[in-house]
Amino acid sequence: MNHFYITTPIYYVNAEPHMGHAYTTIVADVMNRFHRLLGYRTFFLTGTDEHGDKIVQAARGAGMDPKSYADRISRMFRDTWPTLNVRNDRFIRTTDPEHIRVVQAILQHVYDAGDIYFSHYRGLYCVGCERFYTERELVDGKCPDHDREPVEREEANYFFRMSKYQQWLIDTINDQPALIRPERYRNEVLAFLREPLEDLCISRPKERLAWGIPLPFDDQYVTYVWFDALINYVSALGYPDGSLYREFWPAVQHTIAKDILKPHGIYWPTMIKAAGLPLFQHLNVHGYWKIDEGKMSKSKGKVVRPLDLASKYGVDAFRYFLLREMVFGLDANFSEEALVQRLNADLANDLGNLFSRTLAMTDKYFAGKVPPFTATATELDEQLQQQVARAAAEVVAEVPKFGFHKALMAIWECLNAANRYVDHAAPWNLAKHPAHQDRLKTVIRTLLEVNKVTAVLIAPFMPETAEKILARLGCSKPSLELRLADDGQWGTLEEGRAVSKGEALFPRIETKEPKPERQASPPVAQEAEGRSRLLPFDRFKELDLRVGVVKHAERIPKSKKLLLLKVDLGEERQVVAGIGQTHTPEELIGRQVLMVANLEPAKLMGYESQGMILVAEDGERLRLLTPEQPVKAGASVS
RNA sequence: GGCGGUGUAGCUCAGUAGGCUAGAGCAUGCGGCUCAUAUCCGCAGUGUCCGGGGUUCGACUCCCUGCACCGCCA
Repeated sequence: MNHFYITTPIYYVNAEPHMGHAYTTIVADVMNRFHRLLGYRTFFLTGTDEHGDKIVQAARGAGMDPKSYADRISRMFRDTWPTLNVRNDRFIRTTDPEHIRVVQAILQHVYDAGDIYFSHYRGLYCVGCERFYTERELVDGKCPDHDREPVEREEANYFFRMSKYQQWLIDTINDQPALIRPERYRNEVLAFLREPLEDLCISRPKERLAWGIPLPFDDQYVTYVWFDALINYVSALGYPDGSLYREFWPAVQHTIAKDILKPHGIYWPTMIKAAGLPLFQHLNVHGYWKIDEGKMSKSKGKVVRPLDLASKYGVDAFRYFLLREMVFGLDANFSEEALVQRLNADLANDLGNLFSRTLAMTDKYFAGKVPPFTATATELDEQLQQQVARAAAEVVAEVPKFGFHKALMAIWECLNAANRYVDHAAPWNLAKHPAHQDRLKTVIRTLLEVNKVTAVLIAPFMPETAEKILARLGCSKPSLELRLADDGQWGTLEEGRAVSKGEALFPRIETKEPKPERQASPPVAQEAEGRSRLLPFDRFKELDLRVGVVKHAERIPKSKKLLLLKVDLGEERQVVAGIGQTHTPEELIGRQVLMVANLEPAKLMGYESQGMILVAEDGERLRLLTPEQPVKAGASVS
């Protein structure tokens, strides 16, 4: 049986779970669920990283000891994942006794092999922080926390002979083009490696930092950061003798954000090599979410945190958004507005409505029972079935490469095709004539099958939704037990089985305030031959015409015709005017112009226009209207 | 200062391992259907594919260069 082992980084317990953590972990969950769907034996690991001076300080600040503090934050991470429908097999903590044992075993092994040595180094040390600073961390040569100059100090520490493995690593990355992916990050690592690699300091004296794992060969020192944290990937499997280790290593893929590329792309492989283990399969690196807080709703003056939106709009909608919106590897924008847009357009309108209309017709025409295929498949039917097969093939091709957005696009093309199919087959017409009963059965059955197969394809991304759909189609199954080879087969719905319509899968989120109702305009006399209408005087009086003075004018980038003006009408108005081909901004400033002052504001090229400048059209040319003598700004016109 | 990335439709972004009229979604306008969550289907658009040079029969795609923004390193 094929094996698949996926990891997230272990998260440092100096901060609460946020978007970045959530994305990495959800991605790993999707990969895990997808490989289970394909029938792999899988293992999914996440956890927390709990040693180091920052934790000691944070704990002190909270009036706690480091372990209690780490317990608390670690618990927050552990509790967050189930709420996002993440199903990890193991949650490791670097304070777990078996982790500590494995770290020490590997340190000893590497030490015995001669790749760890003892050495002195000099550096700038802040007595207040009890740590060394690099020059660039200092502000005006001073410690940023204590505002005092660090002292030069010498310290002895243990170093990992990383430089020894530089050429090996370069060769390995060159030999395995997809070892680090996407390619941009592979290139970045190779760029690092063009410079000589320094050895890695891996210890801290206990007198300075006691909150760590003691070195097995020197009890006056603890190991620092990397030999502690990175080793979790094997310690969680019970290295070296555990059955999980034998089963799942090296069928492992790591998932990280780009900020920890260097430790995972350089330190970790050289450590693995020094420890004598086989290398991981892939290091998968993703980008950042830029949070647009301007587009996050605010209630009670409090900014909504992205993770709160998972409970507000549903976990599956949240997961769908993250996976559909970000191209793995690139940065993406996150906002509540964009989430709601995806939810409405993709989930409510396309997916949810297709399911809803399918079940409604099954209800109406066949008393809610799955009908048989009774007519020979037409070209229309076959095309749709092929579209489903293509979607499945695309999902199988893309998800292993972390091409989630492409996989989802393929599924959605299939949903769109199904919606088109409904229109073309027009079941409501077939239902009118008994002669078309067989055809109607086949059409509805085809639609039910499409819903079923797409539900299975969606399961790794939106497990809850998949379960709901399948349950209502009468083939209920826990999402983790679905298998593409069986459950994803076409035509496997049970004939005569009752389906249940139920609530909407994704109710639309209403965002727009209802359009202001247009005043029903009173009938207006219309002259023959489409000439100007005659307007009652009352309506003319509704126009607020004024004289304005142009205070400022500039071209709107990327537009030939539009100028952005600031006009003094007694009050200042921003106006977008389409006179850029006949007038330059310079010649407009200071001019008096005639304006409609009570026009509904409109957005042009992204700029709000709060009025309209009047011009006379003389063929191609536009002439501004101006009072014969200057008048005061805002003077009314009648 | 060095390295890397990004710059494509009003907005958010795909895409092209060089080739006929450059794509999607949203937003906009018009039309159609009525099974459905006022949903769905069809049609209509708009782009100096950041600027400038070069290679080529041909560049949005390759090379050089400039600008803007972002990241990493020193």
